[in-house]
Amino acid sequence: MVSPSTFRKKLYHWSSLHPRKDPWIEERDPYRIWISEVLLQQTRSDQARSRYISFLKRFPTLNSLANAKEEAVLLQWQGLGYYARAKNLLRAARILESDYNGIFPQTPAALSTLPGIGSYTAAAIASFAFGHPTAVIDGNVIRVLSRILGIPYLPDTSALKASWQELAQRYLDKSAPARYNQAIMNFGALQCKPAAPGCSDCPFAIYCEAHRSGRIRDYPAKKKKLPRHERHFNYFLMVDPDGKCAIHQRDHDDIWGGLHQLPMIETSNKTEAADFDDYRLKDAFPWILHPTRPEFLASKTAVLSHQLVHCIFYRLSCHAHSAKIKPLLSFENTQNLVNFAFPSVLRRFITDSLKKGLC
DNA sequence: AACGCGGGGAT
DNA sequence: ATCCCAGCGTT
Repeated sequence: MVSPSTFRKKLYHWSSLHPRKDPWIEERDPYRIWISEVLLQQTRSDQARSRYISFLKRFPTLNSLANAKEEAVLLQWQGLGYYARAKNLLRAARILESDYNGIFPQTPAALSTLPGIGSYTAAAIASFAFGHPTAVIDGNVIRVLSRILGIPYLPDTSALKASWQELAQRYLDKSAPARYNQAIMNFGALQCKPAAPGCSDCPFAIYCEAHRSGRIRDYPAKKKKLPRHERHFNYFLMVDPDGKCAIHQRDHDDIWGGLHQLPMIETSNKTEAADFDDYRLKDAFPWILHPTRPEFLASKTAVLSHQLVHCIFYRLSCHAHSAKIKPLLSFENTQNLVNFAFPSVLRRFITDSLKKGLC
């Protein structure tokens, strides 16, 4: 078993040979670190990198974020997924302004009271910004320590979370928490990768229990597979005589909460254009007047972690009974659609439709 | 303790 | 096809 001091020494040596060039590297400002860490929650650095730059350009300071509208933050987050992250960023920014005088608290315990900041993000901000001696535990840290020490268990109960924290804490370099946390995560991401890890030139191969036993695949244990719920979303590209297009904001208690979409009818099965007669359209959309027969345009499946959302897109022309339009629905000029946040499957469809002149 | 929440890249 | 990503909040 590798001792903490040997582990750190070899980790730092590996680290010096594998410099990383992410824009948040060496960052000390808690606001910027916070943004990067939330972006990186369940998101690869390749995907987060450009978003980090653009988010900070749009919201350069805590104050600018706290004063933003949710719609603006969601627009910035468009296409990234897990949109609760964006909504929690805004909530936390407002709490930091109102309750903390715009100053970040410096301990993991205080940080983790903020919405969207859990144990990982709290440890990351505290160690990177303030040098707090707390070990981060993310997917990388778990994989590295799990393999080297031969511990298969994921921290998926409160007891296992506690023992993992205790273990990670023993290996942490308490004199340089930021450097250590950064290094072990980089090592996990670049060397001790989930699939095809670089064991042949790994500095820990001689200590590694997973490598010794030839059971690398068993460390750490796999999360149990989740069945995917299938859904059918029937979207209607509705164009009024002015060329405006109907959009509506989704409820917050379902996927893509708070984002926009086209008027939609969810069905339990696949549909075709003939399934939607005037009666059915008026039942679903009480404000609709003189709809033309829906025309099939496209179908596309959105693959989510827990759901398979089959989207079918139809087009129709109509008028709108303005008095019956609900608050969350509106007709927008098509050139204005770039100012609303859509889930990726809809953003792609809308972009294509504009290109083809369908709206 | 278990589940819901996106989207994408690597294998 | 499958895995899983610098996780978190709700139930």
